[in-house]
Amino acid sequence: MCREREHPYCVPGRVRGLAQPWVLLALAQGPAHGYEILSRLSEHELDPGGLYRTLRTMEEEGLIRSSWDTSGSGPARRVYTLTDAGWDYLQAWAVHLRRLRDELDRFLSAYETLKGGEKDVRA
Amino acid sequence: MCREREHPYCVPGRVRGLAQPWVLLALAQGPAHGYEILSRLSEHELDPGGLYRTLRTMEEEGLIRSSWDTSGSGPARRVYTLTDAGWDYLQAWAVHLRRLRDELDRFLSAYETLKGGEKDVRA
DNA sequence: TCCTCTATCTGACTTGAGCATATAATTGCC
DNA sequence: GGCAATTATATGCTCAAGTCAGATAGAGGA
Repeated sequence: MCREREHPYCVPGRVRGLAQPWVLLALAQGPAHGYEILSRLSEHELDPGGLYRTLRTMEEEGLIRSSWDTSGSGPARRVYTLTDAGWDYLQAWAVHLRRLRDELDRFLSAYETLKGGEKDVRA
Repeated sequence: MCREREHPYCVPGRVRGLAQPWVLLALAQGPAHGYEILSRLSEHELDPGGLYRTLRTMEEEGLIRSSWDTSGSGPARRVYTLTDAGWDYLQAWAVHLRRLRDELDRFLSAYETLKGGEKDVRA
C-alpha cells in the first residue's frame, strides 16, 4: 500500500489534473510570470518545470497569451495573461470543480457514516 | 483549449487519481466483485479495464483481498474484501480528501469573488 | 444457432506529474 | 574582479493513471 519512496509512511497518491485550474485562477487575479504564479500557488507546491510546461501547452490551446518583460531587474520574464477563452475555460472548470466538491462531500459523509457503524464490526 | 475528440464543446480535463478512494469506499460498504463495484460507482463512469487493473494493484499492495465465487449463475466472479490496511488507507484518503474539498471551496469562493467584480472589467 | 448480458482481462497509447538538471541575467559580498 | 545567491525559464527521463479498443468466456433466451 505504500509508495516505496515514502516508507514507512503511508500516504495516498496525489490527485492530478488540477494544475490548470489553479493556474487559471492565479492569472484571473492579474497577469503574472511563471515565477510569480509559483508563489501565488505556493500552497500547492507546484513543480517549476511542470508549471512552465503547463503554461506553454495552455498558450498553445489559446487559454493564455504571453509577452516578454525585460523592464525590471533580473532575467527576462515571460508574462502571461488570460484570454477570453481562458476565462470561459475557468468558468467551465468552476462548474466541474463544484461537482467534484459535492462528490467529495458525499464521499466524506458516507465514510463518516460507515466509520460510525464500524466500531461494532471491527472492534 | 478543446480536447479534439470533444469539439465543438470545451470540457475541462478530468481530475485523476481518485479511482482508489472510490473503490475503497465502495468496498467499505461490503465485499463485491469488479462488475458490482462498477455499478456501485456508476456515477463516476469508470473504465472497466482500468478498474480491474486498479483492483489487482490494490491487492498487490495489500489493501484488498480476493477470492473466486462460482456459486451464482454466469461466469465466475472475483470477490474483493477490504483488509485492515485497506481501512487504514481509506482513513488516510478521507483526511486527504477533506483537505482537497477545502481547497476546492477556497477556489470556488475566490472565483465567485472575481466573477462578481469582473463585470466592471470585462463587460 | 445466434444474440445479449454478465464478468474478467490485455495491449497500445496518452497525459500529467515528479525529479534532476541546465542555462542565464542580475545583485550583493569580499 | 571573482564568486555565490537569487530570480527566472526550460529540457530530459521516467512513472502512474487513465483512455480506448477488443479478447475471452459462461449462461440464458428467441
